[in-house]
Amino acid sequence: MKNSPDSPTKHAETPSTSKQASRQRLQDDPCSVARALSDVGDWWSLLIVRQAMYGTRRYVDFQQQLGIAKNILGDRLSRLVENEVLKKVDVGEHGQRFEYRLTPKGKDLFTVLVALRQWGDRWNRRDDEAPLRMVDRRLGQPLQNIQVLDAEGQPVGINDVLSLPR
Amino acid sequence: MKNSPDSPTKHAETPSTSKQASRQRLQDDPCSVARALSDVGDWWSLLIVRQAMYGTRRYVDFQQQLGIAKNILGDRLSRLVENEVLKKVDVGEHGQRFEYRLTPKGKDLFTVLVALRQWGDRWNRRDDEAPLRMVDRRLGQPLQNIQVLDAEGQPVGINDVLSLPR
DNA sequence: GCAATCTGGTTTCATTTAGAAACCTTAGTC
DNA sequence: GACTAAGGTTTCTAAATGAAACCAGATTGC
Repeated sequence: MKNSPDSPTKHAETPSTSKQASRQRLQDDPCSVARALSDVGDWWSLLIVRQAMYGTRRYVDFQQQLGIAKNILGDRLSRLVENEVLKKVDVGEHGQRFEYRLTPKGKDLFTVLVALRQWGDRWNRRDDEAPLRMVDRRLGQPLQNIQVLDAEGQPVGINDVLSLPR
Repeated sequence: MKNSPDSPTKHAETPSTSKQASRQRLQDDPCSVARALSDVGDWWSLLIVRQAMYGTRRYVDFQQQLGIAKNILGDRLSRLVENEVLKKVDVGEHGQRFEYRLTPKGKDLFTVLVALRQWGDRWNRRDDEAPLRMVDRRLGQPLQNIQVLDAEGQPVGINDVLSLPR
């Protein structure tokens, strides 16, 4: 309850300079992890990409399958298009029809999503759920666990790497 | 679920039932990707984990290195502890000293972070930046690109897998 | 012994964002 | 020409974020 005797001003002398959101600040971060997160680092974006990988392409389908508010979905889709993770394709024949399809950049998130899924399966498994559901088309068998490998193909963990400071 | 077309009230007859945030709803999602995101799916959590992998352990260091507001940092750290990604260790000898260290679950996010970093390096590269900085300790050479492999070790892409619906 | 300092927070308040529902627009369909 | 569907935008409220102020326990400095 002590009020310091000097500063009478409440706070915030410079309310500007904050640009916009974390996204903006991450966008120019020197670390590529931060920049990756500025593309897909919020609650919904990766879920939209996951859904796209399952084959979802249309606005209404994303909306219903994810249970996301329409305005937020619109915002996320346009940001993903802007960041070239999705592309918006006009397939209008009868009625207004657009499809949001994964770009190569978006498809390349496959690795990230599989890594995240496997991590979730390892550590947040739920007993009422089968642990794996993704199988490859050729063999019909579960995928291998994703690993980080060194130049010779040996698996490495967090303690085996040096992050050379720039 | 659907509101019958008569109700003339503006909106929100039941302002409750929304629990809290997306986190809460994702927590019980049947998809492990969603549950993984409920642990580390916001703007800051993965950056905190990344920083922890670089060796950061103390509150003030996280705060300064990430430029995160202290209240947000406190919230994220306690949530990460709650989700068993970090553990809070009292190392108090002189003064108040705590360390936030990665748990095995947290260390296992290494794969996800490397996947994300490599994706960022591939698609959001900045010209003023060396493309890779992580080398393994044993060979001193860059790591391999992370791949998704089938049971026989062949790389598979998004179009080569079937996601068996549960 | 007492003020200054360091660490690790919590509180307060203004700004942003998310979310729900209503509304709008274009284009078929009946 | 009314109705429906897709694909949004607008409006409004609730919640999260962020900056700075404040606080408390222990330690050093004197």
